[in-house]
Amino acid sequence: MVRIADQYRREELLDAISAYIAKNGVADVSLRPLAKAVDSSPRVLLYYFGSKEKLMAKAIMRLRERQRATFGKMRVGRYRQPSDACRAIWKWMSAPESELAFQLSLETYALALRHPKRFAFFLSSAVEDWLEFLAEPLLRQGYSTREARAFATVVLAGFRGFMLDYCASHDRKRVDKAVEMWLETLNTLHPNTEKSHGH
Amino acid sequence: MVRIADQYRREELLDAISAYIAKNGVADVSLRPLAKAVDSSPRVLLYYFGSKEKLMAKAIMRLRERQRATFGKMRVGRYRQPSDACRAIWKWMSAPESELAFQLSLETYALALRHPKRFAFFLSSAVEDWLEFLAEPLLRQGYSTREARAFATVVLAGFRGFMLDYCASHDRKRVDKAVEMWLETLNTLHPNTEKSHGH
DNA sequence: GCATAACTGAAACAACTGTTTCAATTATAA
DNA sequence: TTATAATTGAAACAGTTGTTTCAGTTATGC
Repeated sequence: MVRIADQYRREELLDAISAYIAKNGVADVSLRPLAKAVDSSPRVLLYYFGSKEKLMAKAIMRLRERQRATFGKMRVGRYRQPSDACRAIWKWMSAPESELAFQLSLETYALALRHPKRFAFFLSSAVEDWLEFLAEPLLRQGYSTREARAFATVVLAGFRGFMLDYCASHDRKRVDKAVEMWLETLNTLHPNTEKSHGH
Repeated sequence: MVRIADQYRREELLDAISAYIAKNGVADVSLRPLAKAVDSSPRVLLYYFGSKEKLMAKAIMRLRERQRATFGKMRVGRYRQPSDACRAIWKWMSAPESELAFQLSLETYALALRHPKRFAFFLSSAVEDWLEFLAEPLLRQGYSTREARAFATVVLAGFRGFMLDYCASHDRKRVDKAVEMWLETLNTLHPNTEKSHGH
């Protein structure tokens, strides 16, 4: 027997917990302050989620889904040039509202690398989700899976690297200029016509 | 009055602490296990370093210096093409021995972004150190500071992004292929001849 | 209405946190 | 050697941690 209203409560709690984590980070979460913030009690949180570890996993997964849904709406396929799509993505990524989200994913990333077993669910999708998203328009254009994924890898690495720089330095001018330089090179990058496999 | 032998001990401790942190990360360090690992006591650590926070700051700085000394030896200026220098750096960065160092810097990076005040000393050098290192050979070749730094920004972002990918996925084939594609574009990137500042 | 199961508040648990107190030990300068 | 200051061990302090126990409340199926 499971009370219907209580299942709602569980989802409600998960949302509140995710919001709390998005604001406060994943590293220093402890049950009592968290419970107070989401208007509950440690006892109830453990009742619903079993343990703090499971609770964190669920909250992180929810945040990941949210973020995926957000950037899934971008429809990058409509751009002519790869660089135009990437420029749009970069504009969205580097907006002030997104900075906290990147911080959070970075924190989770670091945590996951340190505890690969516990965060296997995160690590596996940390790259793959974005790769699929970025490679999909290329696949439509007829690129092979291998080539599209390699291209997407370059793009993803660039985004993340530039975000690391920008979040630490907040040097808009330098980073934006660098991104612009980088975007131009993306157009010269034609995965399907590349002939190098040596050096 | 300061005992001479004890100052040696302090440096010795700092080395041992740094090694411990390099192995165990910065997030979950606590005094008692740390003290035991470095063959000391919480009392002595606090006596020498004042507080745990100051101790961590000192240890992180020491690790940063070590890493800087390591990659300072690379002499990237000797390569003809930027891509050749970057290929050498990538080979060194992505070696198994370096993976833990990257993990550590990522963890510190995340921590520093969450506590910018406390880790200001880290954030300021997190980008700048690498930028100087990467831009220096370009400055020798006559590039302007602005252009050299923008170019170095692109390169640094790439390295870090690819490392993020590789550490999570361990997909050597895909990442190495992507790096190779990316390296080729670097040669087409001539900061001093670029004419784009519009579209 | 009643039995039964789902839920929850208060308190306790044992372990751990950074830091301090205080007394003892050690090395140095005289 | 002795006075003085630097260093250290043991224990306590006050706080936090995740989790459990137990009793009490609440809603549900009959």
